Amino acid sequence: MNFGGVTIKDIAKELGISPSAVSKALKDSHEIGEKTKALVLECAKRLNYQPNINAQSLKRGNSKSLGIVVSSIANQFFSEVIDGIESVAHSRGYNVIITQTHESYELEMKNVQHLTFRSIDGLLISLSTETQNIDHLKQLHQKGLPIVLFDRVTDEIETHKVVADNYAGAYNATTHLINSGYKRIAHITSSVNVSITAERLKGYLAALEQHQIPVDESLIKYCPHGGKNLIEIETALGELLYRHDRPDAIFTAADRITTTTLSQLHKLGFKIPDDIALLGFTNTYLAEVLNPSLSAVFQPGFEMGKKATEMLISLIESRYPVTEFETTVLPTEVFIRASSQR
Amino acid sequence: MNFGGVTIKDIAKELGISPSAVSKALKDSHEIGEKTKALVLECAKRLNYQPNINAQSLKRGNSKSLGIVVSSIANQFFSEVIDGIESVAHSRGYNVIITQTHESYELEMKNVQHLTFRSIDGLLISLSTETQNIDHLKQLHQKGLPIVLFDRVTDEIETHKVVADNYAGAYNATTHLINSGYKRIAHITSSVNVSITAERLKGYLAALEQHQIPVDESLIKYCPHGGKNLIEIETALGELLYRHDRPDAIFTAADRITTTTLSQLHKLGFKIPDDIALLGFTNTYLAEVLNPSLSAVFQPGFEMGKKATEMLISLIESRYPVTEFETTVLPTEVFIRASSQR
DNA sequence: GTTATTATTTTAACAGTTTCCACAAAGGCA
DNA sequence: TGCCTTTGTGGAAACTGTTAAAATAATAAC
Repeated sequence: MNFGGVTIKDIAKELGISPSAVSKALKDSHEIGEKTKALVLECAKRLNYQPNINAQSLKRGNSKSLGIVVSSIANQFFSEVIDGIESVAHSRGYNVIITQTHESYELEMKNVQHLTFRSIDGLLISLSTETQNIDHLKQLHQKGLPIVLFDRVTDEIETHKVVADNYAGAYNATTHLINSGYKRIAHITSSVNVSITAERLKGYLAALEQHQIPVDESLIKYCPHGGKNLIEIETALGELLYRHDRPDAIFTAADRITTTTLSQLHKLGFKIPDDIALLGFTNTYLAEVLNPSLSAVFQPGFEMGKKATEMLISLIESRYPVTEFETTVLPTEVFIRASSQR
Repeated sequence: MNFGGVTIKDIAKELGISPSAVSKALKDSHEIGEKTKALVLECAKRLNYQPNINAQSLKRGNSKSLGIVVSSIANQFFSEVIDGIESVAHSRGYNVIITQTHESYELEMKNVQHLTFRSIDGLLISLSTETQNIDHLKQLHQKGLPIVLFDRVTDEIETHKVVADNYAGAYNATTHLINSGYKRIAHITSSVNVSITAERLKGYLAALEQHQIPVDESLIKYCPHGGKNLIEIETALGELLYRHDRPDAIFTAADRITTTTLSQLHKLGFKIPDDIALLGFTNTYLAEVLNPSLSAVFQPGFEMGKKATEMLISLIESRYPVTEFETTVLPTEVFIRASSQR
């Protein structure tokens, strides 16, 4: 715990003054004389005084920690987001408690409960693919817990949100495939529940429409668990690849789906991009050295984490109840590499 | 903070008993009758009582949180370790505060200070590549802070440690290269400061010696920042590749170095494994789909995190001062793929 | 000598835990 | 039967370290 264990009382005793005088001196209160302040500061440094955070939190009624819920930190995108979150949180004196849902609704609820049990000042959450009912969040939000949603958001909670421009990412990616001469473009995406699925689907459809390519519903495949289970992707690919009018390109809508599709295509012996092109959302820094180098839609994870945390802290520290909420949309970027060019 | 804000006093008032009776009932003390206990439990559930962690911690003198110091969570290996840490920590009622050094000694010290300021019950740390002086840890350790070292450890602190079998990993990897017919095997490794560098180097040298291959010191290159700076690797490769007796294989000793070497070889136009073979330490799950598929030494990150956390919690919760320390060595595994076979 | 002003102390509070004590019922013993 | 001890249950108060409000003391100004 607090090693050294020097308290405000020790300083008070040492200097022969009252503990509250020490407390006030340490926070540079105007009601303490300059010489006393100097004495206290010197003594605190000498004894290596460290304030007891728990006592402060108990007294102040806050905890200076933020809860985070993501699907998996081993996902490159989310680890970038967390990196961004921590960079802001630490500099503002907040701590961060990270939890993972592994795309499970049940775990999401458990994690949220764990976080409230540990008493957090605010919550940063990206919903799991399984989540359809968000009463667990609504309740907390109504009780006054500041929440910022990022990446996978919902309209049902009115608060600040940060998302990537999924529509533009998908639209640009699909347009690129069309311009590269691909005609039958399949789309493997995540669960229908999550916001990003709908947005990316919209971008995909808009690009097709713009180029007068008829939509073939059978080319759109959903993975209820965001590609977490291999079988989802195997099934989707099985249904796409072994038919007479096989698609000539695949646009994947999630990190895990993209990389798993790549490795499955390898395994099944399909040549990319000659047999079939591949372009997908992913943040892996290895895209350049994949086989073939992988065309990818990149999301600014670090910036998303930073922005979301700034918003959350502003909610927490606001003196007046906040009623105006904003949704920040960060740009996505499409990197064209070998996997999508014949 | 604690939303709902039901306290032990509210329950006491509701039932017309004393707060201390409620406290005792909630922790199933023998000095409270069964009917009273049942009433308290029912009432607590009904009012949705959540104990205030800060008050508990203040009284008990602990914080139920663990500090973690790693170089970067975006590194696949460390995110697996953290995954393992969290799985154990949460199930044992602990929280986790994650900090990153980005391989900087200064940041390592700052992080450790931040963690003690936030008052942690124990510390899990993998040293940064820059770190040579570990007085900041020694001091805390002497004051009684339980510490478990993992991955990059030091002999200067006597405590529990968890490492991968770096020697065997390097030995087996190098042996495989030799058996595949490679004669001039270069070694690009991390900073000389860190333990894993020495162990992996030893394994590499032992394999060479075993096969009567003379050691060429000029084929061993160090990256002081573990490959964090591109220039380090560019320099190393420049010195290795453009000479008349160019090596025919490279054994890389760190995740970042391995992947960056791969991408640099691409960029410079070297064919792998025909011009030069590559095999290295990395935990990326994309190894199979890299170009070429990458032979790799894998470390059990998740298990390392789990084991380290179990050790740390046992230190924290031990009633007697622990004097017998153990170092757990987890097996590494070499996966042979295309990049190391002609 | 009274009023301001400034400096410092006292007290209480945050929420929960723990030690010590009170009280009743029950049992043991002469 | 009366007295003492034990056992079971519960309460009062002190304590964790810090802080804010109220109270008081010291000093300065008029």
